[in-house]
Amino acid sequence: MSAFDFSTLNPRQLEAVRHRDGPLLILAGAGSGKTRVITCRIAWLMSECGVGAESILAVTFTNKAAREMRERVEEMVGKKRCKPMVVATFHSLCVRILREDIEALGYKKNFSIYGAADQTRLIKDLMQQVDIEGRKFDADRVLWAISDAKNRLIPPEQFKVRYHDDYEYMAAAVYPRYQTALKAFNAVDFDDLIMLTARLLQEHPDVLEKYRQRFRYILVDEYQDTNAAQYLLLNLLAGGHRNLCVVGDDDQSIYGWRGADLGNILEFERDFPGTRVVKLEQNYRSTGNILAAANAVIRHNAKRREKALWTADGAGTHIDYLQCADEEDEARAVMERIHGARFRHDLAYSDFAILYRTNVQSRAFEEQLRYENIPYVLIGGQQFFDRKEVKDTVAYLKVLVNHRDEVNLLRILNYPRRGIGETSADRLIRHSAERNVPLWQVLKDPSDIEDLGEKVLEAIARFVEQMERYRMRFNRHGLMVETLREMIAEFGLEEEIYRTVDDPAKARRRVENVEEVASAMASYLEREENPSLAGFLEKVSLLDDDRPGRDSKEKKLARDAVVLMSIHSSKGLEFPHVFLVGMEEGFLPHQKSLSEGIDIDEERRLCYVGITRAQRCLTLSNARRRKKYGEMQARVPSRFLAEIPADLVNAEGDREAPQATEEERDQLASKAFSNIMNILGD
DNA sequence: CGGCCATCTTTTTTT
DNA sequence: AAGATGGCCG
Repeated sequence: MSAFDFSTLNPRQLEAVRHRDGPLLILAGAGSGKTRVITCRIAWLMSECGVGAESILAVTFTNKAAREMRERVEEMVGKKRCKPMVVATFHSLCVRILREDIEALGYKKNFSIYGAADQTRLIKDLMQQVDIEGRKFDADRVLWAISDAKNRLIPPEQFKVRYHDDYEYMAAAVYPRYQTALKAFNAVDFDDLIMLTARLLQEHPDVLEKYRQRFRYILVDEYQDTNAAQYLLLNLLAGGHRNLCVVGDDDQSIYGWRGADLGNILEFERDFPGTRVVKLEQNYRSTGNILAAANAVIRHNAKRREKALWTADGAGTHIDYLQCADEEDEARAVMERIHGARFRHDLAYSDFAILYRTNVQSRAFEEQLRYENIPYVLIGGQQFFDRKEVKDTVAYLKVLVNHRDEVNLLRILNYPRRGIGETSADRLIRHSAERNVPLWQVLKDPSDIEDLGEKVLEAIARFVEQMERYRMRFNRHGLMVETLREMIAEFGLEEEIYRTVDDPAKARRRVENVEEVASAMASYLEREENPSLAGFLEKVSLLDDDRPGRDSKEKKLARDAVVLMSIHSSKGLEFPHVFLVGMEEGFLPHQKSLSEGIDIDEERRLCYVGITRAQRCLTLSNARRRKKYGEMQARVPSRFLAEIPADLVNAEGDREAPQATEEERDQLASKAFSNIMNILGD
């Protein structure tokens, strides 16, 4: 007897769920119930095939997807039984493996994970060493070239300049130094997590064998988003038993810019001969009209596996199209729609999502939502990482865990300022480089460095003493939050904010953010069975939820509020009413893809992903003009709009005409004014 | 050494 | 328009 109900699965889904051994490719169109298929399949393996939970590895791209998947399997076969099962993102899986076995690669187990800010800082330092002429290079572009190489598994010594632009030459010069520095600092960046794990498994057969024994059934979600490094990793892990089940949709591949290789899913059968292929095309999410629009758009892409979504439900209402005067008008038009639809269909605010291509587009909508007193949540964006005060606090913790972490050590060395100025820091760094002694060692014994004043030496000694003290306190575990609060107080992190930020309201917000690091740690401690400072930092660096400064994505979505987010972060979600805004050339397709060549296909897939988020209603909109860099610019409607059959669309008359421009309004007003004056004069 | 003012750039998407 | 950077001055 089955422990759960198969009867609600359609024949295709059932086939996928009950595939036993060997490679399996599930081509799952948007809204075709793929998460259900994966979770049912795991449950089926466990309860019907006697596969132990410890043998199962499920890999996703986001923490949210991982959490959701685990919960749903737990519901089916029981929480306790699922415990040994590993459901993780690529990145957290790799951290797990590296924490255990990275020493084989010459790193230490307490390695730091460098995020974008750490990386940029390091790259900037290294660029200064390389380019003494002082030509200015954008560190992020150099970093991007290096990251791209890592995603393609190209080590520093094999990096070749392909496009012969300045940035590639710069990257070629910086990449080896960057990688050497990371290792010296006992740090890995995001791309290293994958690349180093792949290399570890490739170069150490004993380690590989261990994980092959362990993970006998591997399931991968969103396979179309895997890059070369992730591909190699999966091939290594599944190489023995070949029990690899991948689920994906080539039409929803939207991470090409991050190295995702569509070839991985398009050529899966070639890589794994004997693959069973299952196509899921029945859609359980959207109305017929929405699907027809989605199909019509994506049909224009050349390289794809043929599939067409269909639904057993009706056509539904027409797709709405709003042509607006400018961004403010667009925002107002969306508000009107929300008010109207909410009233007519008795919807909650959380039934509406506003999706856009770039995060800057959220602004006009935020303003309007606030003006109309409509609750909303903003998901994604980078605000959190840019919060200097959070990074400062975390930098202290990172150094406590890994004192070789020089990027963060330099960040806090004189912050808050303690009298170790730039000149002194330079002397310390030079000394460290000359003797090849880690900076932290130099700080512990700086007596033989010339030209360091008595005051500076005192400051250094005090700093070292404080750090050692807190390192010991954190190592004793227990009372971590209290320790952190005392640390923040002793180093004067909050005072420094009050001292440097003029606007008191702003200062208070920032101090709150620092305090939120402590409360994030508190919630981490509650949740975790074996908590540690290193574990907390891992959560923070891996963008896992419950990190400081923001609610989890789930928590935000649970609130009754209109949701604002980029199309990218909307993947995997669904909403009764979706507004796909900014349907203009330059946004969708994005300017970058227009000016840099022919890869319009990924933009079209993005459009497809946006459309297929909608369950009942879809509203498309664009503006005729838009403010950019403070200046008004004319805009052209997106070419993708023309790809949607006109009979599916209900276009509201051009909103341009009835909306007077500011100038016209002024003219009308002054005309009215003089009329009144004339009448009064009579 | 630190703070203030002027000039300059910015906008893709994120684990 | 706004935030970041860099130069200059106290």
